[in-house]
Amino acid sequence: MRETAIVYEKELNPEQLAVVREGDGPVLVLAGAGSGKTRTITYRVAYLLEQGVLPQEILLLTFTNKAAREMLQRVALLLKREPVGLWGGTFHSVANRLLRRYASELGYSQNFTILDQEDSHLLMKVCLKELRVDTIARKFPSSSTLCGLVSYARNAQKPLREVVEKRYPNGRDLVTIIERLSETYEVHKHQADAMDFDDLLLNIRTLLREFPLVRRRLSEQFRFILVDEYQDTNTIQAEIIRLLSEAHGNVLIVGDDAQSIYSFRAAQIQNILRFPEIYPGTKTFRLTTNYRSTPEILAVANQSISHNMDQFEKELVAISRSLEKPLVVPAASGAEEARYIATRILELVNQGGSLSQMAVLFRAAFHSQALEFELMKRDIPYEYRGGLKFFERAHVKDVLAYVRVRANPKDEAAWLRLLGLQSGVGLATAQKILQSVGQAQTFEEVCTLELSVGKRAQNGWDQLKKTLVKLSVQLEPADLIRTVLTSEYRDYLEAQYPDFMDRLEDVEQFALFAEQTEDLQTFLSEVSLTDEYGAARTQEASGEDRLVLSTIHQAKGLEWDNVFVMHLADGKFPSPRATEEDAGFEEERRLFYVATTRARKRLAFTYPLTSGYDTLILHQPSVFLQELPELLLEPISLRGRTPLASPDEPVVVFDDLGERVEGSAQIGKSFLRNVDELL
DNA sequence: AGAGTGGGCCTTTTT
DNA sequence: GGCCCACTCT
Repeated sequence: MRETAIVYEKELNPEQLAVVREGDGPVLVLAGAGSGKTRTITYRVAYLLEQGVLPQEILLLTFTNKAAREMLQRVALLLKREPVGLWGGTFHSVANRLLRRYASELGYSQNFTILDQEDSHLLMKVCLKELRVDTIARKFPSSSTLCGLVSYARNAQKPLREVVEKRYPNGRDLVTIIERLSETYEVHKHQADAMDFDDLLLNIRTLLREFPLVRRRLSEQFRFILVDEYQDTNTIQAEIIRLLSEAHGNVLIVGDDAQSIYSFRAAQIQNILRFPEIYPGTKTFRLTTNYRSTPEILAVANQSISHNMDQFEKELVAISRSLEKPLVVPAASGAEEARYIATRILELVNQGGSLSQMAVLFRAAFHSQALEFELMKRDIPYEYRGGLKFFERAHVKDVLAYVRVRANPKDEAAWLRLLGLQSGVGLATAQKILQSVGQAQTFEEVCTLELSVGKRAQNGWDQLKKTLVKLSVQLEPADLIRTVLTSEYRDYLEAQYPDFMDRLEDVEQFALFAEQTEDLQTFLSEVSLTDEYGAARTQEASGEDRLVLSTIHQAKGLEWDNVFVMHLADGKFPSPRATEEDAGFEEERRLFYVATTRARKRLAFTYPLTSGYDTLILHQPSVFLQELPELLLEPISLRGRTPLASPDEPVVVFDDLGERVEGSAQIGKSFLRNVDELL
């Protein structure tokens, strides 16, 4: 241990040092953006280990796999050895590990399946059929809307009725049937020996609540609990922490209420705001020195967030030197906005900047479309975060479905997917087949099933069965995947997709990934709970310098030298749908804050003045730009003149009839040419 | 009745 | 690009 010799006083500032040294008991660390939050946690973990705490006594909870990996890596770097045995991961992945141990107590097998969102939707569809809900006569919420409502109710621990009334007012008189759907959905999950993401959290809480011995054992094991991004915890997660810390109260939470952006999945900002009340004797520390951004960028962030009422007062102090004010760039259209960003990026590259040190952030995933066109046109390599993840791509999930039924023949969602792939088999036939499949106890039994289905479906089922028989003699994930690759599924892929070579390649990659794990169960858990594989793979494969495109949500915790925040127009950001929610507006502002504080050196806000296809919509700049003092920003005109639409001036234009139009009015398309004159 | 197909529609954020 | 719907075909 001596050769590691971490000199804490030298490597940490006094604020951080205090947390590391005095972090026993309940501790609240309010860590502003870029204040060395990760650094502080990792040093705290290293410190504990140096003090003789065993790795398996430390539980480190994060929200993303990325954050977990990064922290563990940094701890390893500090200590110059792997902290083997340390429990680190997302709430969901840690819950999964524990539940595998105790599944039988809760009425699941140790092999329970984890359902992702798509699986949940599929099951919900079946429930709709089963209850013969007439989805056509009256417009009924879609299965994904239903899943959203059910999930929110469970995470927020509110009655479903209340949630439906609030978030889906049209469905008020449908409450009873929605409640029945929710119950049916639960039944299906149980029969399938499956848990969805919410079940992982709810079940671990049940385990801790109702099994005092288990609670005691775990609480005594995890003597030191550290939680990152605590502002994003929901009621259930907060309770899990409380139960786990029962024996000792050593809970160190780190968070920034200004960056709480997950209320849509029932995060409770009150968890962090009221932490000191719930844990008497809480020591509170504040990290307010910002090591990331220039004073100009921080000035904007501080100004913006000060408009929020519900928060701990704080102001970030910059230590970087002055550079330049954030730019505000209005563009005539989404296409011009994209052109500007691409051009500016090339300029920065010419000045020696590297693409991987640049990011374009946006509110909603689909906002990036126009930009992607432009980037492709100009051969600017980019990496898209926030789209479909590797494990969510259709073909990967198809192949996975074969593997899943092999592991758990009761996995209804996987069966539905597989059967649906066969030509001649739709939801109705699939359900019929499932009735027989459901009788089987083992996978081998399924393979011997003699089924007579409809004439058209017969061939599909026979084909599938052949493959199932082949799979039945194998157990290793990679073998299973390669077997599928030589089955009727390959023909399906080839027939279905023009780009089937790429997709085959993906599946081959998938098999390579699977080779790392021999145990089927571990493999499936990893696939369900890991997000990163795709991104990691593309970077690894090319080693190429790539621009990053990301939703703001996914950018949290990351930083770049140059950041562009696009689509900062009224009606797009803040998202109109979000501002309908109770505290939605302030949360949108926090999102803006998160975006702003990602930038180290240069920041640009861009927005289109118009959008739409058949009708043209005029946009004001986003409120979040308008409410900032003019002198904090540098307006840029794409026409070499001061733009009419500087942030504090309304857009003033005239429509076809010469009528004056202000703000986000809709006007006819013939107006397009005039917009150009505006700039 | 149920499967398949073509076209019109919209798109918040995620483990 | 994905999802749902309406229409057509078996």
